[in-house]
Amino acid sequence: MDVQTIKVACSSCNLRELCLPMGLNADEVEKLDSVIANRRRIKRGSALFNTGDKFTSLYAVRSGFFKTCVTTADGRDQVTGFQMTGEILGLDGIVSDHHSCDAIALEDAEVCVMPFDQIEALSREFTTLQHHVHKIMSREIVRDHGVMLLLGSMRAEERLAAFLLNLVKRLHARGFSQSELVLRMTREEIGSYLGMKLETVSRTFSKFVADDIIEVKQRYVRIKNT
Amino acid sequence: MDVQTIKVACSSCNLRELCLPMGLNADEVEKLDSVIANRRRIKRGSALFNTGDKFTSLYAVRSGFFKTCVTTADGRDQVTGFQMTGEILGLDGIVSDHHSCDAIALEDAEVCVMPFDQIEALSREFTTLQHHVHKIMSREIVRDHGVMLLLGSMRAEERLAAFLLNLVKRLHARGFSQSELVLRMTREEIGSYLGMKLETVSRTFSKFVADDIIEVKQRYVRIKNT
DNA sequence: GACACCCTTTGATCTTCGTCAAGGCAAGGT
DNA sequence: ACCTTGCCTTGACGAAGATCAAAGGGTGTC
Repeated sequence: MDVQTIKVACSSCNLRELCLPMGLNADEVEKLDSVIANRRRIKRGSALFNTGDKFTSLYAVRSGFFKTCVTTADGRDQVTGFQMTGEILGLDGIVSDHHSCDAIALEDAEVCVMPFDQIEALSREFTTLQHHVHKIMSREIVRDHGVMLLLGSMRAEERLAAFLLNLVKRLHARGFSQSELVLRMTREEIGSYLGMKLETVSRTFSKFVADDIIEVKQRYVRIKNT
Repeated sequence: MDVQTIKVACSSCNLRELCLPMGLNADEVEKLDSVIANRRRIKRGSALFNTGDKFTSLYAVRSGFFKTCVTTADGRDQVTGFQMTGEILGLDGIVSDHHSCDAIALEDAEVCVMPFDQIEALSREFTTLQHHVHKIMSREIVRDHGVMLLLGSMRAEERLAAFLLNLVKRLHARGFSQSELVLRMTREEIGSYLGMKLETVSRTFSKFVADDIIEVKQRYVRIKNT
């Protein structure tokens, strides 16, 4: 049993400044409450949705950590992103009414389920919400362009450094340290995201340690001299 | 003088099945006409917009061919996409009100200028248009994920092959041959998009010719045995 | 507490692609 | 017709990262 529904309200959620309600006034957030039908729990390792699943809703990560990945016909796959609290999953499904990637929980997680037709209805009513939805999609596009830049023109060390700095920045925005983090993903998943093999990821970590740039103990990483 | 305004109407445009009006009924398309304020001509080599420019409008390519590219602080850049007739440019600008990439015409081009606030206003009125705008953004996200897959997990030959097949497919949807094409971009631009050096692009073309998979004469390419 | 499993590290070797360099082809201007 | 310019091709060499292989370390389970 990895699905559980709990009644939930944006208005009392401590993530509302990071999440969909960002920038909405109290009145609008209250309306949004009625859209966020419920929450859903996802166990570590299982999927929020898979490629081919019917698209119905966007999901806001309430707790936990996800990866999204696409798969080729011949079985190779590519991690396209890691999502943490407050971030939105499922935008890939809008275009064809079916999801085009898998969203896998990297640790036990909870998401708010936001039926997309209701989001659309409500955003016809509230300009603020409409614009915010557009911004969220645009942000994803810009983020993706950044990943392309990383994959297309950086070397292994630069990729891993950019990755770590990005992660720590996002964690810091959520109240965590700006120099320490605990990775929720394996070296292989990092490698897939960064377009390199797990051995190369490991070696690059080791090199950073040798250069005294970071401290690493398994999944724990501390960035020095920030 | 690379800017010129011409009154224009979607309703009489032969691209409307590929472009923003796709799926709208006659009534809705007529409304859309009032939004498409004007067209703008862009000379080969010049920019429709640059990184940092204020975002005001989306652009639909009416004729010609564009590339979009992002640039790092240290001057390296990465082509993030090529856009042909009917495709939409400018989605990157929504999130921050400023463009985050350059859009450069690879040949003399013409675009329809669609002020975004008017698009938003109209899509609050027409569910069809609203949903269509969402689809366009979602499509871009899915496309970007495909590029990540390509950059992260394919080898040079696979990348170039995927690139050529994608181009020819899009051209075919516009009524061109499904086996012949004329490239509008240099080897270097292809390389930037595919995360490889121009010499590697050239060598890979040569290898495909040696393997009798394609015929190449400068920018002209014919794909054999399709 | 012991075992099993998965993840990670590290070494040795090989492959792919990048780099550097030279030359050729096509288009356009003088 | 010649020269310039930009783009493309090809070769030789080198470096970055992939692959193959082995072993060590944590974590969870029984």
